[in-house]
Amino acid sequence: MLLTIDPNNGLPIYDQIVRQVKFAIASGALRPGELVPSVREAAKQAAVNPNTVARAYRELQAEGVLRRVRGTGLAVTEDAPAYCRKERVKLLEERLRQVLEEAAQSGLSEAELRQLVEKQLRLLSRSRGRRGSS
Amino acid sequence: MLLTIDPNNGLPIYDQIVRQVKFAIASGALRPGELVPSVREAAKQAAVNPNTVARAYRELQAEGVLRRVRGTGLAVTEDAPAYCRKERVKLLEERLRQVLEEAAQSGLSEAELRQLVEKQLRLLSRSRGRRGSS
DNA sequence: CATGGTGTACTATTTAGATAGTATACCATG
DNA sequence: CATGGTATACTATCTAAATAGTACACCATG
Repeated sequence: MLLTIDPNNGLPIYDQIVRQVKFAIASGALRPGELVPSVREAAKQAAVNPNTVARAYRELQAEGVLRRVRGTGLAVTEDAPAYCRKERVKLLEERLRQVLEEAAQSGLSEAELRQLVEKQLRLLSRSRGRRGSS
Repeated sequence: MLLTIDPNNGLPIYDQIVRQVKFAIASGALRPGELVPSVREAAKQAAVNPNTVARAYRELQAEGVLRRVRGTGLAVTEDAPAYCRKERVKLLEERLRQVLEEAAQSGLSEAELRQLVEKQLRLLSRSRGRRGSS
Protein backbone atom coordinates (compact mmCIF):
# COMPACT_ATOMS: atom_id res chain seq x y z
CA MET A 1 0.00 0.00 0.00
CA LEU A 2 1.88 3.01 -1.31
CA LEU A 3 0.40 6.48 -0.99
CA THR A 4 1.36 9.12 -3.54
CA ILE A 5 0.23 12.57 -2.50
CA ASP A 6 0.12 15.56 -4.85
CA PRO A 7 -0.34 18.74 -2.76
CA ASN A 8 -1.65 20.77 -5.72
CA ASN A 9 -4.00 18.15 -7.04
CA GLY A 10 -7.06 20.24 -6.29
CA LEU A 11 -8.26 17.49 -3.95
CA PRO A 12 -7.53 17.85 -0.20
CA ILE A 13 -4.82 15.49 1.04
CA TYR A 14 -7.18 13.55 3.33
CA ASP A 15 -9.46 12.99 0.34
CA GLN A 16 -6.60 11.74 -1.82
CA ILE A 17 -5.81 9.20 0.89
CA VAL A 18 -9.42 8.07 1.14
CA ARG A 19 -9.61 7.59 -2.61
CA GLN A 20 -6.31 5.76 -2.90
CA VAL A 21 -7.24 3.30 -0.17
CA LYS A 22 -10.56 2.63 -1.87
CA PHE A 23 -8.83 2.16 -5.20
CA ALA A 24 -6.28 -0.22 -3.71
CA ILE A 25 -9.10 -2.34 -2.33
CA ALA A 26 -11.09 -2.13 -5.56
CA SER A 27 -8.11 -3.34 -7.57
CA GLY A 28 -7.38 -6.19 -5.16
CA ALA A 29 -4.06 -4.77 -3.99
CA LEU A 30 -5.55 -4.65 -0.50
CA ARG A 31 -7.69 -7.58 0.58
CA PRO A 32 -10.17 -8.20 3.44
CA GLY A 33 -8.42 -8.83 6.72
CA GLU A 34 -5.24 -7.10 5.63
CA LEU A 35 -3.99 -4.20 7.71
CA VAL A 36 -3.71 -0.75 6.30
CA PRO A 37 -0.44 1.09 7.13
CA SER A 38 -0.56 2.58 10.62
CA VAL A 39 -1.41 6.25 10.98
CA ARG A 40 2.15 7.11 11.94
CA GLU A 41 3.73 4.92 9.29
CA ALA A 42 1.52 6.21 6.47
CA ALA A 43 2.11 9.78 7.59
CA LYS A 44 5.87 9.31 7.50
CA GLN A 45 5.82 7.60 4.13
CA ALA A 46 3.61 10.23 2.52
CA ALA A 47 5.39 13.13 4.26
CA VAL A 48 2.10 14.26 5.72
CA ASN A 49 0.75 14.96 9.18
CA PRO A 50 -0.53 11.98 11.20
CA ASN A 51 -3.74 13.88 11.92
CA THR A 52 -4.43 14.11 8.20
CA VAL A 53 -4.07 10.35 7.80
CA ALA A 54 -6.20 9.80 10.91
CA ARG A 55 -8.94 11.90 9.40
CA ALA A 56 -8.89 9.84 6.20
CA TYR A 57 -8.99 6.58 8.15
CA ARG A 58 -11.85 7.89 10.29
CA GLU A 59 -13.87 8.48 7.14
CA LEU A 60 -13.01 5.04 5.80
CA GLN A 61 -14.26 3.49 9.04
CA ALA A 62 -17.45 5.54 8.90
CA GLU A 63 -18.07 4.11 5.41
CA GLY A 64 -17.48 0.57 6.62
CA VAL A 65 -14.34 0.06 4.54
CA LEU A 66 -11.99 -0.32 7.50
CA ARG A 67 -12.61 -1.72 10.97
CA ARG A 68 -10.60 -1.21 14.07
CA VAL A 69 -8.64 -4.11 15.55
CA ARG A 70 -7.78 -3.13 19.10
CA GLY A 71 -4.12 -2.62 19.73
CA THR A 72 -3.26 -3.83 16.26
CA GLY A 73 -4.45 -1.41 13.62
CA LEU A 74 -7.13 -0.97 10.96
CA ALA A 75 -8.16 -3.88 8.78
CA VAL A 76 -10.07 -4.06 5.50
CA THR A 77 -13.60 -5.35 6.06
CA GLU A 78 -15.24 -8.23 4.20
CA ASP A 79 -17.72 -5.95 2.46
CA ALA A 80 -15.08 -3.48 1.34
CA PRO A 81 -14.13 -4.90 -2.10
CA ALA A 82 -17.65 -4.83 -3.50
CA TYR A 83 -18.31 -1.41 -2.02
CA CYS A 84 -15.01 0.02 -3.24
CA ARG A 85 -15.50 -1.22 -6.78
CA LYS A 86 -18.78 0.68 -6.90
CA GLU A 87 -17.15 3.72 -5.35
CA ARG A 88 -14.32 3.65 -7.84
CA VAL A 89 -16.66 4.02 -10.79
CA LYS A 90 -18.70 6.66 -9.01
CA LEU A 91 -15.72 8.79 -7.97
CA LEU A 92 -14.03 8.63 -11.35
CA GLU A 93 -17.25 9.34 -13.24
CA GLU A 94 -17.89 12.41 -11.13
CA ARG A 95 -14.49 13.98 -11.77
CA LEU A 96 -14.59 13.03 -15.42
CA ARG A 97 -18.00 14.59 -15.82
CA GLN A 98 -16.81 17.87 -14.29
CA VAL A 99 -13.84 18.11 -16.62
CA LEU A 100 -15.78 17.22 -19.75
CA GLU A 101 -18.49 19.67 -18.80
CA GLU A 102 -15.97 22.46 -18.42
CA ALA A 103 -14.45 21.52 -21.75
CA ALA A 104 -17.85 21.72 -23.39
CA GLN A 105 -18.56 25.12 -21.84
CA SER A 106 -15.23 26.38 -23.15
CA GLY A 107 -16.58 26.36 -26.66
CA LEU A 108 -14.76 23.30 -27.93
CA SER A 109 -16.67 21.25 -30.47
CA GLU A 110 -17.35 17.62 -29.72
CA ALA A 111 -14.76 16.63 -32.32
CA GLU A 112 -12.08 18.82 -30.75
CA LEU A 113 -13.01 17.48 -27.36
CA ARG A 114 -12.63 13.90 -28.54
CA GLN A 115 -9.24 14.74 -30.00
CA LEU A 116 -8.12 16.10 -26.62
CA VAL A 117 -9.32 12.99 -24.85
CA GLU A 118 -7.66 10.70 -27.38
CA LYS A 119 -4.37 12.53 -27.02
CA GLN A 120 -4.37 12.11 -23.26
CA LEU A 121 -5.40 8.47 -23.48
CA ARG A 122 -2.51 7.82 -25.85
CA LEU A 123 -0.06 9.57 -23.52
CA LEU A 124 -1.44 7.55 -20.66
CA SER A 125 -1.17 4.15 -22.31
CA ARG A 126 2.37 5.01 -23.37
CA SER A 127 3.49 5.76 -19.81
CA ARG A 128 1.64 2.66 -18.67
CA GLY A 129 3.50 0.55 -21.13
CA ARG A 130 6.85 1.92 -19.95
CA ARG A 131 5.93 1.19 -16.37
CA GLY A 132 5.08 -2.39 -17.20
CA SER A 133 8.09 -3.18 -19.40
CA SER A 134 10.98 -1.67 -17.42
CA MET B 1 -20.62 37.17 -20.55
CA LEU B 2 -22.37 34.93 -18.05
CA LEU B 3 -20.49 33.49 -15.10
CA THR B 4 -21.65 30.18 -13.66
CA ILE B 5 -19.94 29.42 -10.37
CA ASP B 6 -19.99 26.00 -8.74
CA PRO B 7 -18.77 26.35 -5.13
CA ASN B 8 -17.87 22.66 -4.81
CA ASN B 9 -16.14 22.34 -8.13
CA GLY B 10 -12.77 21.69 -6.55
CA LEU B 11 -11.44 24.83 -8.21
CA PRO B 12 -11.36 28.07 -6.18
CA ILE B 13 -13.99 30.59 -7.24
CA TYR B 14 -11.46 33.17 -8.43
CA ASP B 15 -9.90 30.48 -10.61
CA GLN B 16 -13.24 29.49 -12.09
CA ILE B 17 -13.75 33.13 -13.06
CA VAL B 18 -10.31 33.37 -14.63
CA ARG B 19 -10.93 30.24 -16.67
CA GLN B 20 -14.41 31.23 -17.80
CA VAL B 21 -13.23 34.62 -19.01
CA LYS B 22 -10.42 32.98 -20.95
CA PHE B 23 -12.84 30.45 -22.43
CA ALA B 24 -15.28 33.18 -23.44
CA ILE B 25 -12.48 34.96 -25.27
CA ALA B 26 -11.17 31.74 -26.82
CA SER B 27 -14.61 30.89 -28.16
CA GLY B 28 -15.15 34.39 -29.56
CA ALA B 29 -17.99 35.23 -27.18
CA LEU B 30 -15.82 38.08 -25.90
CA ARG B 31 -13.83 40.05 -28.47
CA PRO B 32 -10.91 42.51 -28.28
CA GLY B 33 -12.02 45.95 -27.15
CA GLU B 34 -15.14 44.63 -25.48
CA LEU B 35 -15.62 45.37 -21.81
CA VAL B 36 -15.81 42.61 -19.28
CA PRO B 37 -18.62 42.95 -16.69
CA SER B 38 -17.63 45.36 -13.92
CA VAL B 39 -16.35 43.94 -10.66
CA ARG B 40 -19.54 44.90 -8.87
CA GLU B 41 -21.83 43.71 -11.64
CA ALA B 42 -20.09 40.35 -12.04
CA ALA B 43 -20.04 39.86 -8.28
CA LYS B 44 -23.77 40.49 -8.04
CA GLN B 45 -24.60 38.25 -11.00
CA ALA B 46 -22.49 35.35 -9.73
CA ALA B 47 -23.55 35.86 -6.10
CA VAL B 48 -19.93 36.23 -5.09
CA ASN B 49 -17.87 38.80 -3.25
CA PRO B 50 -16.52 41.73 -5.32
CA ASN B 51 -13.05 41.10 -3.91
CA THR B 52 -13.09 37.62 -5.37
CA VAL B 53 -13.95 38.96 -8.82
CA ALA B 54 -11.32 41.67 -8.41
CA ARG B 55 -8.72 39.04 -7.69
CA ALA B 56 -9.63 37.12 -10.83
CA TYR B 57 -9.50 40.28 -12.95
CA ARG B 58 -6.13 41.20 -11.42
CA GLU B 59 -4.75 37.89 -12.58
CA LEU B 60 -6.21 38.36 -16.04
CA GLN B 61 -4.52 41.76 -16.28
CA ALA B 62 -1.22 40.30 -15.14
CA GLU B 63 -1.47 37.77 -17.96
CA GLY B 64 -2.20 40.50 -20.49
CA VAL B 65 -5.72 39.27 -21.24
CA LEU B 66 -7.46 42.37 -19.91
CA ARG B 67 -6.32 45.98 -19.83
CA ARG B 68 -7.55 48.79 -17.70
CA VAL B 69 -9.50 51.63 -19.32
CA ARG B 70 -9.50 54.47 -16.80
CA GLY B 71 -12.86 55.29 -15.36
CA THR B 72 -14.56 52.87 -17.73
CA GLY B 73 -13.69 49.29 -16.93
CA LEU B 74 -11.57 46.41 -18.14
CA ALA B 75 -11.31 45.61 -21.84
CA VAL B 76 -10.16 42.53 -23.72
CA THR B 77 -6.72 43.11 -25.29
CA GLU B 78 -5.83 42.53 -28.94
CA ASP B 79 -3.52 39.65 -28.11
CA ALA B 80 -6.06 37.93 -25.89
CA PRO B 81 -7.82 35.64 -28.38
CA ALA B 82 -4.68 33.88 -29.58
CA TYR B 83 -3.38 33.59 -26.05
CA CYS B 84 -6.67 32.31 -24.66
CA ARG B 85 -7.04 29.67 -27.34
CA LYS B 86 -3.67 28.28 -26.32
CA GLU B 87 -4.59 28.54 -22.67
CA ARG B 88 -7.86 26.73 -23.24
CA VAL B 89 -6.15 23.64 -24.58
CA LYS B 90 -3.51 23.79 -21.89
CA LEU B 91 -5.93 24.17 -18.99
CA LEU B 92 -8.27 21.47 -20.21
CA GLU B 93 -5.46 19.04 -21.00
CA GLU B 94 -4.03 19.47 -17.53
CA ARG B 95 -7.27 18.65 -15.75
CA LEU B 96 -8.03 15.83 -18.12
CA ARG B 97 -4.58 14.34 -17.57
CA GLN B 98 -5.03 14.42 -13.79
CA VAL B 99 -8.35 12.61 -13.96
CA LEU B 100 -7.20 9.97 -16.42
CA GLU B 101 -4.06 9.39 -14.40
CA GLU B 102 -6.08 8.83 -11.25
CA ALA B 103 -8.32 6.47 -13.17
CA ALA B 104 -5.32 4.50 -14.36
CA GLN B 105 -3.90 4.30 -10.84
CA SER B 106 -7.22 3.00 -9.58
CA GLY B 107 -6.59 -0.28 -11.37
CA LEU B 108 -9.04 0.18 -14.22
CA SER B 109 -7.96 -1.43 -17.47
CA GLU B 110 -7.65 0.76 -20.54
CA ALA B 111 -10.79 -0.81 -21.94
CA GLU B 112 -12.79 -0.03 -18.82
CA LEU B 113 -11.38 3.47 -18.80
CA ARG B 114 -12.45 4.04 -22.38
CA GLN B 115 -15.93 2.80 -21.53
CA LEU B 116 -16.16 5.33 -18.72
CA VAL B 117 -15.04 8.14 -21.00
CA GLU B 118 -17.46 7.12 -23.74
CA LYS B 119 -20.34 7.04 -21.30
CA GLN B 120 -19.63 10.57 -20.11
CA LEU B 121 -19.14 11.86 -23.63
CA ARG B 122 -22.51 10.43 -24.61
CA LEU B 123 -24.20 12.01 -21.60
CA LEU B 124 -22.53 15.28 -22.49
CA SER B 125 -23.57 15.35 -26.13
CA ARG B 126 -27.10 14.49 -25.09
CA SER B 127 -27.36 17.47 -22.71
CA ARG B 128 -25.71 19.61 -25.35
CA GLY B 129 -28.31 18.60 -27.85
CA ARG B 130 -31.09 19.50 -25.44
CA ARG B 131 -29.52 22.88 -24.82
CA GLY B 132 -29.28 23.60 -28.52
CA SER B 133 -32.75 22.41 -29.53
CA SER B 134 -34.92 23.89 -26.79
C1' DC C 1 3.22 -7.23 33.97
C1' DA C 2 5.93 -3.77 31.69
C1' DT C 3 6.96 -2.23 26.89
C1' DG C 4 5.82 -0.42 22.76
C1' DG C 5 2.87 0.02 19.00
C1' DT C 6 -2.01 0.73 17.87
C1' DG C 7 -6.00 4.43 17.15
C1' DT C 8 -8.10 8.48 19.13
C1' DA C 9 -9.07 13.00 21.24
C1' DC C 10 -7.99 17.57 22.11
C1' DT C 11 -6.20 22.30 21.68
C1' DA C 12 -3.50 25.61 19.23
C1' DT C 13 -1.51 27.52 15.11
C1' DT C 14 -0.91 28.44 10.15
C1' DT C 15 -2.40 29.04 5.53
C1' DA C 16 -5.48 29.86 1.53
C1' DG C 17 -9.79 31.11 0.06
C1' DA C 18 -13.66 33.92 0.62
C1' DT C 19 -16.34 37.52 2.66
C1' DA C 20 -17.29 42.22 4.66
C1' DG C 21 -16.75 46.94 4.89
C1' DT C 22 -14.41 51.12 4.03
C1' DA C 23 -11.65 54.36 1.58
C1' DT C 24 -9.33 56.19 -2.42
C1' DA C 25 -8.00 57.58 -7.22
C1' DC C 26 -9.64 57.88 -11.68
C1' DC C 27 -12.57 59.73 -15.38
C1' DA C 28 -16.84 59.63 -18.68
C1' DT C 29 -20.97 61.75 -18.56
C1' DG C 30 -24.30 65.22 -18.19
C1' DC D 1 -17.63 71.06 -12.44
C1' DA D 2 -20.38 67.85 -9.77
C1' DT D 3 -22.22 63.05 -10.15
C1' DG D 4 -21.70 58.46 -10.41
C1' DG D 5 -19.52 54.48 -12.06
C1' DT D 6 -14.95 52.51 -12.67
C1' DA D 7 -10.82 49.74 -10.46
C1' DT D 8 -8.03 49.37 -6.50
C1' DA D 9 -6.13 49.10 -1.72
C1' DC D 10 -6.52 48.03 2.92
C1' DT D 11 -7.88 45.85 7.29
C1' DA D 12 -10.63 42.56 9.61
C1' DT D 13 -13.16 38.33 9.97
C1' DC D 14 -14.55 33.53 8.85
C1' DT D 15 -13.96 28.85 7.28
C1' DA D 16 -11.69 24.56 5.82
C1' DA D 17 -7.54 22.22 5.43
C1' DA D 18 -3.35 21.07 7.28
C1' DT D 19 0.12 21.03 10.74
C1' DA D 20 2.04 20.64 15.53
C1' DG D 21 2.18 18.81 19.92
C1' DT D 22 0.32 16.45 23.79
C1' DA D 23 -2.30 13.04 26.14
C1' DC D 24 -4.89 8.90 26.58
C1' DA D 25 -7.04 4.15 26.17
C1' DC D 26 -6.20 -0.13 24.23
C1' DC D 27 -3.75 -4.53 23.72
C1' DA D 28 -0.21 -7.87 21.41
C1' DT D 29 4.10 -9.10 22.56
C1' DG D 30 7.91 -10.60 25.12
